[in-house]
Amino acid sequence: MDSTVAREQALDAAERLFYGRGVQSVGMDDIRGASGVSLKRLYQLFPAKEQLVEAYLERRDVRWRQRLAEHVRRHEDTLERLLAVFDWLEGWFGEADFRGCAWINAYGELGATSPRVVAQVRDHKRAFRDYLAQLVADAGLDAALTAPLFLLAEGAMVTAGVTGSTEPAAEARAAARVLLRAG
Amino acid sequence: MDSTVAREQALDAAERLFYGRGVQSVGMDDIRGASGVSLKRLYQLFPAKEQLVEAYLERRDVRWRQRLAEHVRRHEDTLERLLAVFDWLEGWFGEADFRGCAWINAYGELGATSPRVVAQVRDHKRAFRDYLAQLVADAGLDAALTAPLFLLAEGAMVTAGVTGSTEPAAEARAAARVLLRAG
DNA sequence: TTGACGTGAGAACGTGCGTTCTCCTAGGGT
DNA sequence: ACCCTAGGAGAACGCACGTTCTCACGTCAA
Repeated sequence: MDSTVAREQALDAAERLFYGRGVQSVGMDDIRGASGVSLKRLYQLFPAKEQLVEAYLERRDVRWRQRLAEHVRRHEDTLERLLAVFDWLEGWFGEADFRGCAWINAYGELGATSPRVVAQVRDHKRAFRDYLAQLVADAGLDAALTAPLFLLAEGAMVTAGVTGSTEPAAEARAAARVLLRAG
Repeated sequence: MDSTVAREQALDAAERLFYGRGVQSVGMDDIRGASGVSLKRLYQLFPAKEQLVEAYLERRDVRWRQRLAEHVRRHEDTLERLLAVFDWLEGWFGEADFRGCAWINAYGELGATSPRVVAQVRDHKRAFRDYLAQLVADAGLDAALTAPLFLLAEGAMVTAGVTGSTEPAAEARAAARVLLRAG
């Protein structure tokens, strides 16, 4: 089996299991079973579990922001694009396997013990915030609007994760619209 | 040593360690060392670690909401009271040992494996939201304002935890003020 | 054909930790 | 003085899991 294929399969399994059941309750043996990649191979590709976790978060970060940006790009109007962020969140919250924000969860689980995970969470959140800032700038709006929009989105992710409802996305979107008009 | 005293000391140690280092990386032996309560006693008071975790979250929930309410009560004006919530958050974020919201962290760490913890997180968040709803009603405002205020507060907690900054509280407060005027 | 090498399956090893057990000491009632 | 009980210190047990090792097998070069 090709090395890059094995890597992708390992990461597929890692993402499914780590996101679904948490990092600590998933063993390397579970990854092996779910991916079909042998333990020996796994440890060649990722010398320790922590590096598999980092690779999982990194790949998910790229994909997550890509998916969001693709959805936003489908809208022409720059104001609509900002609101489209919350529409996309609603769709995400409604996915069958949705279990909250992977980075917030990782922070809760590993933040106290793994500085590298904390750095990855920070990077991801900063990238998301920068993306919102860009949308705000493109719409010709006051840059100060970025912060509240970001906080509404974060609050919606957390609340949707804990309650299992998609409602927070609509609530955040409604609040965002008020802020956009008032700003 | 009195049984109730031992219980309090155990919970003091549990809260300090669980909140500061996460639940899974703290062993019962660490609790014993930090509390001075012997293992035997610990297991008399809490038949399993999970029950100690539950007791920790429960006691913290009561105290957290008490501290918040006490701060809010110091304000007369009903509108000021709503904004005072965010002032209190800022003070909390600035505490030396602040490491994010204990319940959001617990959800990230144990949410996938412990339904009882999930229920406690939900209960805590619902209680906080209900409290905000009460403040909104007391101020004679539209009940629909509760949701965005709650989301802003949640977003601020998460962001302050991840970034280690108190800034999100001020940002959330500013956004709340805009919403209160616009609503 | 042979031998070096990579690989997979799974055993093995070491450690950490939740939980229980052993043993010993110290009171307190008779 | 003599038990009897509660409690503390810490060893012991069982298990889970990260990581490494063993061994057998297949593959390809010479």
